[in-house]
Amino acid sequence: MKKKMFIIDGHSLAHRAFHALKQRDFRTSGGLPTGAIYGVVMMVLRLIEDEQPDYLVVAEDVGKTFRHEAYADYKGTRKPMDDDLRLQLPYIKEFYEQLGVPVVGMDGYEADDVIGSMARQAQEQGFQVCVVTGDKDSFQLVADGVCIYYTLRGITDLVKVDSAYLQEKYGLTPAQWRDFKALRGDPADNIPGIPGIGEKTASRLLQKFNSLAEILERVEEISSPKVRNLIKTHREEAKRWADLVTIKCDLKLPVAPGDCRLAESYAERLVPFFEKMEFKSLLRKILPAAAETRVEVGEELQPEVRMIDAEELPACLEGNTEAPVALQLLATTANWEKGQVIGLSFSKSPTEHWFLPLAPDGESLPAPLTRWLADAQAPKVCHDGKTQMMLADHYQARLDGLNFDTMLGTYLVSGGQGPASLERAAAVVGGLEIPELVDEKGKKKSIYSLPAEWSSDTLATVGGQRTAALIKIFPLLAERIKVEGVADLFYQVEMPLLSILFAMEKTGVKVCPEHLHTLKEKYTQKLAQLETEIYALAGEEFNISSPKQLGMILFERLGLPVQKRTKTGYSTDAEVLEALADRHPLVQKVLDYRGLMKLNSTYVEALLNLAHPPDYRIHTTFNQAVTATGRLSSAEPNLQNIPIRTEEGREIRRCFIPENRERVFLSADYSQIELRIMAHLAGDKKLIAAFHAEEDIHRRTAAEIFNLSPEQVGEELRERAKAVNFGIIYGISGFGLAKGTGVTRKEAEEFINAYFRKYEGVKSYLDDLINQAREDGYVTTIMNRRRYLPDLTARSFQRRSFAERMARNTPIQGSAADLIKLAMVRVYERLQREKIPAVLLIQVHDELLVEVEREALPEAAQILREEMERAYELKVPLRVDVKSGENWGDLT
DNA sequence: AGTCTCACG
DNA sequence: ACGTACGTGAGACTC
Repeated sequence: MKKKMFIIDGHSLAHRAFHALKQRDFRTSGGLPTGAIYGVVMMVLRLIEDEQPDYLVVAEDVGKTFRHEAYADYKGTRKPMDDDLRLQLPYIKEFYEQLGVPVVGMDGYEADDVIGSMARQAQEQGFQVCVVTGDKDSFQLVADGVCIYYTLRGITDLVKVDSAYLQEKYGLTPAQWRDFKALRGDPADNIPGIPGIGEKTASRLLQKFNSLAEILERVEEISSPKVRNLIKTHREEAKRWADLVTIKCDLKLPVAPGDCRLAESYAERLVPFFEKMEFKSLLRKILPAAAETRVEVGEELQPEVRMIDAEELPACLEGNTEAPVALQLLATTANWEKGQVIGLSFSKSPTEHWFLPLAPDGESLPAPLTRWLADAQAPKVCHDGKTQMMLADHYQARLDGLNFDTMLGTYLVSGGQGPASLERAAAVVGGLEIPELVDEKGKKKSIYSLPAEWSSDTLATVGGQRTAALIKIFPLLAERIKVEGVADLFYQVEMPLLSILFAMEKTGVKVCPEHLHTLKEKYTQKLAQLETEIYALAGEEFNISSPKQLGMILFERLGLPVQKRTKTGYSTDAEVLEALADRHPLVQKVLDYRGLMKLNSTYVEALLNLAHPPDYRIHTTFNQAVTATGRLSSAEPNLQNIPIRTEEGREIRRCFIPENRERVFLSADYSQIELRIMAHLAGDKKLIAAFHAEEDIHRRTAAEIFNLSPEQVGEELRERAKAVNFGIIYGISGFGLAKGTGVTRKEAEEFINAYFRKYEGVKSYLDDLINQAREDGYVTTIMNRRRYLPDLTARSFQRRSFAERMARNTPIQGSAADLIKLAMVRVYERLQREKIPAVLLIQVHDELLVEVEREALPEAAQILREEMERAYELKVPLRVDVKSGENWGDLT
């Protein structure tokens, strides 16, 4: 992939911005005009969003140039710059500086020459170069790997100029552009050209003679006597103009293309600038959570931390009953296998900080510490309390009284924008900068992977920075949570869920090692056999798991037709292989090999590596603050993607078993939860009625879109309708549906149209949703969870469409996530209250898996159904299917 | 570190 | 005309 570099013509952009926004009269409260600044900011940010350049640089003019020397009247017709614009130029420059983009100007030269030289260098170094300008002179720079984004009107209209465009629009090559201008002239630069020769004649001449030099040489061949005379009379002038308008591409620039790398975190660096300019809407768009509750920017954290020992702890934490204490455990390792705590940081107030160092190989924690940690009456605030509960658990200690987790708070107010890290929370919510943790080799470290050799003093500092930030930001975060209307979601759902997830992770789920070993042998043997057969069919040995090598075999050695390509070469995914399966016996074997390889390495071997005696229970980690929609995710291992769709895969699910013969698995899954939620959100009468009548929803949809009665719907039509329903949830497109169902795109589009005609409520809901979201910049779920989607206004069709599909899907997927989370809290509390011998094990988005004593099965099943179905009142009933069995693969 | 592929809802 | 289904995590390969 070529590195992409954008070169901006600074003055050209500023002028465009100024004139485009002149009427609006943007000013700060201090009276500074900001229209041009705002325009430039918008144009540049959009450019970055839409085009994703890797490198960015701005070229500027600096005073008089060699062209003025050569031609006193150069640009002589230009009116002096408007004062209002002149005032804004320094701020535009500041914007580029804050953005981290170099601004390059050369004494005696114009921005054009800087651009030309930079473009030349970058092109030679293999960059893909795009020049953004409103100056047509630059068209002469167009080449292989160099194009121009020419600004039309306003601040958003850009047209991409490459040699095809020049050919089509003017019938010229890039090299002819310079001569074209010399002949025709340019009023903007006060270059007269050759009087009497306009655009038409100039372009005709160049097409015939190729260049100005040749025109002058073969002037007698010009058919029109009038034109011939004009050229003859003005030949010296023509040469002069051509020289003058030639852009220099050989300047020695102070900045090399490689110096113009665009930083990843450009957005956050702009906050102070936007505040100064009072760009409120931009602040909200870039840093939704930062807009209102930020304090000061970049305040350094230098807490005074007192080193204490365990005996001093009670005295320090005296009176910790109302106001919470911020807590951070520091560790060298933190996972379910092993956890090694080397110290704890505490902040009681923004000015009181302590650090308690611990011996790395200690077996237990000091008694006063254990007591305080477990004290539910001692309120605490943590960032990612669940990980710290796990760490405490390695020392047989319990963490209770956690009443505010800033990771979950940050997750809610970030609305799917960026990680819910403490560093980011501190910066965005509190304007505080927590320095990055780096070891001697410059490697990034987390607070849970600290080098064992770090001194207590160092640990006290890094821990203190974190708890100091915590104690400062949590009230701001709490306020923000209240304002955004997510207090219920936070305090009633996410916070209680944290402890429930911890309990689920700690319980773990048992796997049957014997069964896994059997599978491993079976798969390994079968894989070896397939391997031999594939080599024989291919006529050579190669790495079947390498898409690159497989591609060579299939498409070059065997000459099979290429179906689709990836960025780097041939695609060999299942879709491609299935299309080729009939054409060569090797292909099906590769498919089988891939399938078995996946099952064996991703599941069988991975699970065996994690299952240890004596209990063979494996412990996942549920991430509560990573997905953009509000779902959980599961990692190390991921227990949310254990196979089930194929019989072979299901065999792996059968390896998950209850602790002993007295217990069974109980699973409860929501039936059609996403479609039910859509019916509710859309308020569509027909869909709601169908769910009230407990109809088979795919059959009903088929009946509607194919104009049949439900009884007339066959299996095939039902499957198609099912795909349409899926499509609606995913944000629908004819192409996507066609791919999902195998019908033509046209047919798919007809299905969608038919669907929207029959379910008008859905249609108008989706339309309104997008309009509202575009205005707000975000979408919400039934519990007010937000996802910001700034791309809804992107100029790029692709990016905008993507954002629109997210906007349609997120309220559905996210509301389903809200519902099952709420249900988990209810189920957990009820099982506790009624002392049912049952524990939650796993959540898989619409399913809960529980392990229960056999004799309590009926009660547990009843509780699951009731609490899940009653979790939230929708306009349609919620339905839950409850099953039980001896393993996760055989549930009835 | 990034790409490709594929498992799940 | 653009080029697509939504949301995840993990293993193997490649550079």
